[in-house]
Amino acid sequence: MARTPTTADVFNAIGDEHRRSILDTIGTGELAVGEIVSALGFTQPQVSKHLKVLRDVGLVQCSRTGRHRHYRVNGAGLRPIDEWVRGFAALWNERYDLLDDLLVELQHEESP
Amino acid sequence: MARTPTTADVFNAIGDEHRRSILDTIGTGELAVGEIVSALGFTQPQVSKHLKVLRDVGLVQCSRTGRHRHYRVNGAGLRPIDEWVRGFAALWNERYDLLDDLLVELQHEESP
DNA sequence: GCTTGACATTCCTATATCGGTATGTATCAT
DNA sequence: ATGATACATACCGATATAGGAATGTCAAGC
Repeated sequence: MARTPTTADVFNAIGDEHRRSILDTIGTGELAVGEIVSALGFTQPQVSKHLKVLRDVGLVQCSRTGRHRHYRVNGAGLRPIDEWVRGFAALWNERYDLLDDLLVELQHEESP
Repeated sequence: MARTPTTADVFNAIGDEHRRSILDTIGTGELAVGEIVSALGFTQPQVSKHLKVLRDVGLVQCSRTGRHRHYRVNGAGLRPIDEWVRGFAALWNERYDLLDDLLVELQHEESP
């Protein structure tokens, strides 16, 4: 068989370095496509296609204003990755157990 | 041009679902290749090749015992992912600021 | 020695994906 | 209406990759 599909999978979406650059560039704010293009020096179709992948996996959200489209990062989409990685956190830092405890507390606070 | 290379990149190494399964299966212990094969039902070359990728990016370590090779997860290899994802943590949970504070404290404790 | 067992590696094929170029689609300005 | 701007999409070619099958390597047992 062939290579496994990557799109429609959050883990693979962030596997591409260009896509991570786009997310880093957007950061905590909102950016139009053209702003991302000029910030990173990628071509416009290249950015648009990566944004489509990120949209499909739910890592970015888009809002239209006139003929501009502003993208922002949907941090919740990264939670599956965070949770999976944190499953191994004990392997690189035993003190993370403290963080785990705090995490559990916070989660209980949020979902009463 | 063509598709960008994925191997030799931690982010892309965990993009493959099979590789994540292998890491999950090894967990916090040590497993021989044959044990992974029978646990997951993959073919032996398939597992060996995925393990090679994981070795190349430093996500697993191997120790030989007779003709067996035991693999264990090198959690430190996941730190880059954790750090990158945590950069967006504030976007999905503002309470994570508390965790960030604690993290900084812990890091200061470790590197005096 | 030879054989068996446990893995690694090589060769091969199919295909999903990436980037480039060109084109399509709206929206705004005149 | 015409043109320009902002972005999305379609089409194309190149290639890295995943999986399968076969083979290689090395240790242990006889």
